[in-house]
Amino acid sequence: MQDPAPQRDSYHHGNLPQVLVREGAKLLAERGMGQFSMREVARRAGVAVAAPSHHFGNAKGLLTAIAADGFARLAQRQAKAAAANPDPRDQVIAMCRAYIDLCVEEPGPALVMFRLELVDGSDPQFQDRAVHSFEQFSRAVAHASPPSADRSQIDQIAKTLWSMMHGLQVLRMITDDEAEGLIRFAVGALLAGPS
Amino acid sequence: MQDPAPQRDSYHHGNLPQVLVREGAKLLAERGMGQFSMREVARRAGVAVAAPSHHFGNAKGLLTAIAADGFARLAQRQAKAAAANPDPRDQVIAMCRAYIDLCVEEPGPALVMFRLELVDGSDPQFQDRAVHSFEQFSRAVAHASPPSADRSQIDQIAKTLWSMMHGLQVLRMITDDEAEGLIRFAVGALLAGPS
DNA sequence: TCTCTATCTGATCATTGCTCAGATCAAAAT
DNA sequence: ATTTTGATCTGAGCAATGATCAGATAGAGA
Repeated sequence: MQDPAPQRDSYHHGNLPQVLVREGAKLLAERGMGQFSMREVARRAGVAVAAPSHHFGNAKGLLTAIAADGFARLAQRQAKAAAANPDPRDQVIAMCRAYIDLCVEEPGPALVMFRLELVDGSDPQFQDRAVHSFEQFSRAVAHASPPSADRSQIDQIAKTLWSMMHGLQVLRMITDDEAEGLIRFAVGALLAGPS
Repeated sequence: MQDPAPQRDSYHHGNLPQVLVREGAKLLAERGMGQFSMREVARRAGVAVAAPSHHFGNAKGLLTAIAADGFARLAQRQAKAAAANPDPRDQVIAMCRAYIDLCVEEPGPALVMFRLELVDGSDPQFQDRAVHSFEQFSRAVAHASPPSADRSQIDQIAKTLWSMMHGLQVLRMITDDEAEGLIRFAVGALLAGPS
């Protein structure tokens, strides 16, 4: 919540990596991936164009850090959504909504989190955080599933919902209002299983 | 199916636009969107770097044409899938598979078809073909839905499946083998609706 | 105080998208 | 048959980008 403050107090920046991640996310939110550039991020951070490369290696490195940060925020939102709902099924629905909310409120990270060509999937921190957020969701699905459901079926439901959430957002097939109804319908149907 | 043949017979190319779309799709398939470049497409077509701009305006124009072509091919595959299956539910399942098959067998167009930032969504041909392929799918869902299902529910099922298909593919959450089972499960559950 | 090392600068290089004047050619008009 | 017209393509040029590298700077430890 609190800003780390130091924007530039001396030759050394203080915490350039954090600032670059933040400015990068802001730039993504403002202009989208098409207009994203390392140089512009450096400019906004008030630093030489080559500085970011020192910390992140290349553009993919910075985007990976932004995406990893996004997954951490998603996990936070998911946890909060789960905590606010006692009923297991409501938890799943709320966690789906948490992802949509993330996309709306923090569009920067959301634009790169699931773009496997843009990020370095082998980065440990990225991997950890991505896996963690999905497993958190998967556990909620397991909780909400009927006792008759086995491991593979739970896995199918989680993957279907996870994919659906992403697809809905990227294809822009629904407005924010419709989202609630569609999520409730899909969660209900998938948890119930085929007739 | 048949190649239009003329690769270069004179100063005028013959059918540069078609060749550019084809070479562009091939380049996308080989190197992905990250390494895609207008200049490389021009090079492969054996033409000056400025030639593509004359036909497509800019990079987005060419990508839009590639995507539009992809939607036409998808519609073809969907129609064939439907024709091969008498049972309505099997038709829906086969049409879902048709999309996955497209992504595997023609990865070039698939990489841009659903990327709204990369293409010009207002292009009439692109719009027509995209809408047509979705409506074809939507009609199949309507056919397979129980009589009790109303228009809005059918719409929800179609959108959910359409989004899921895209999400599954882009997130690479399933192997080709798992796809069949997962699709059958999702289609069955969604058509049945919440318990 | 001196040394060491991470951090950051400034410049360079190859590549890209886009633009524009002009060359080339096919087809219509005369 | 000749001219004109207009679409197609060329070649050069411009601004911007990602990446790299030697070197400047300063904080941290000896």
